[in-house]
Amino acid sequence: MYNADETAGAPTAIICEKIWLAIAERRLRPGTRLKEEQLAEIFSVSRARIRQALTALERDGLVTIMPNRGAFVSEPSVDEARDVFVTRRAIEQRVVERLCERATVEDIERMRSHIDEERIAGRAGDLSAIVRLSGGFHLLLAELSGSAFLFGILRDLVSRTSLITAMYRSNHLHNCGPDEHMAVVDRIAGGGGGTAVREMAEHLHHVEAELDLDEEKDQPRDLRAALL
Amino acid sequence: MYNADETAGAPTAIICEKIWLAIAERRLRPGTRLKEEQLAEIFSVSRARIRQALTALERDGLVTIMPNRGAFVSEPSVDEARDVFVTRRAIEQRVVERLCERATVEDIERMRSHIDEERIAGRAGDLSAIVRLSGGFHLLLAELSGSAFLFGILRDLVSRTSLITAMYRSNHLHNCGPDEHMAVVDRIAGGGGGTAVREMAEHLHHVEAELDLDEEKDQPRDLRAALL
DNA sequence: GACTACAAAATTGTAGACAATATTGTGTAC
DNA sequence: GTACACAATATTGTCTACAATTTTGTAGTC
Repeated sequence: MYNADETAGAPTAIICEKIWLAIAERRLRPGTRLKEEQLAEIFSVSRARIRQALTALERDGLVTIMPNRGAFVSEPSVDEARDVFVTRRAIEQRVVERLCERATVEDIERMRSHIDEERIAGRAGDLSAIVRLSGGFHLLLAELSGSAFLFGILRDLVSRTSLITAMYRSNHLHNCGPDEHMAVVDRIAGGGGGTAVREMAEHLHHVEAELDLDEEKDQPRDLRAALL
Repeated sequence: MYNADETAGAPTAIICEKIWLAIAERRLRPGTRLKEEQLAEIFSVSRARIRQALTALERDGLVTIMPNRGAFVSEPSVDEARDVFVTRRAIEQRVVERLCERATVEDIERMRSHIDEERIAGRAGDLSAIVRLSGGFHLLLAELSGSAFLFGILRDLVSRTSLITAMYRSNHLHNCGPDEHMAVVDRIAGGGGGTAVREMAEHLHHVEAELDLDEEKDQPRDLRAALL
């Protein structure tokens, strides 16, 4: 509903979804080359459709297309990763502020039931669902905030976060735990605007802190900088 | 540099730019149908390239593509217009905050010289330049803020603002005046974080207030709602 | 023996042709 | 005279073939 294109029949969206999931689940590592013909054969579609999917993924920041060179799974730098979190904090602060003003009891109920799903997926060890739902929680909040643009922006940022998490995560894959989500919802339900905003900021800091962003893991894109 | 794709040779970006400018300058009114073959003939390019441009413009919110129906210049509703300003205030608040912390004297100088260009274009009555530069000021600030994502988001929002301004502006086309821009820059140069943020918020409120967003000008998309 | 220039292979970019779909106009039946 | 069904037209969506570009391998020369 809020993590994919609404038109389920759109074949290009399905391909994007599958590639996105493969990246988020680390089956497709950053830097992997994505040959068009190869993908066309895998998905049994024409190359033109693959091109559509790749350009869509490029605008989401998941793949990088170099003219006449081909498409690769993006390799966000440490700086870019931090930038994503900076921006997320700015956006989600406003989302939570708006939710504190306008969230109905039904909205709160939707948040809680979403977290229930997260817990179920977590217990079942369904990695695919965990990845989808943990990002989906933040998107649900944005959706309920009533601002289509905040939602759209966060959609982009969450996609990029999936890639960043896949690239820089340390050993524990404590993927955006349900407990902290529940804490945020409780504060929103309580109505205390300031505390809810702070809870969310803290949560995002935790997610960022769990990544290996401190180390100089930043792999240079061009060999020149790496070897000279 | 910051309002178009960096690759000047990219033909599809040029087409997007021209269509965008035509919309921002009101030569292309909201709701206008954009037939692919027609555009292909006008720009002397293949229809495939026009399709690329249209999909790019769709993701910028400037055109709306209805499946099997064609592309139209978007007609943002009053709600969507207000939403754009809500989001801009959120983004630009953070941009100004960051600028107050990190802006160098050279950055300030670039802002001031940009405003000079705005004034020159204003005196010359160069509508095309006025439109480009007034949005460009905000994008310059975002660029200097050092966050590529805040910049990218604002790029989208500024495009949409151009369309909204073209659609809902009242008589006076006081297009985001240079004087208010200079006031913001002065506050940033002064270092007072809070006042600069407030100045920018006020400026954006002024721009929004000059539009005819209060009236129920919201033209319904489907005839059913209009006639029943 | 190493470096440069050239050629071949592979891959992306582009364009044109064909198929599917929606809209509009026309005819016929009631 | 009106309403419904059908056909014609126009426009979008998709696929396949061709051209341009880059990369890699090879041969020739210093």
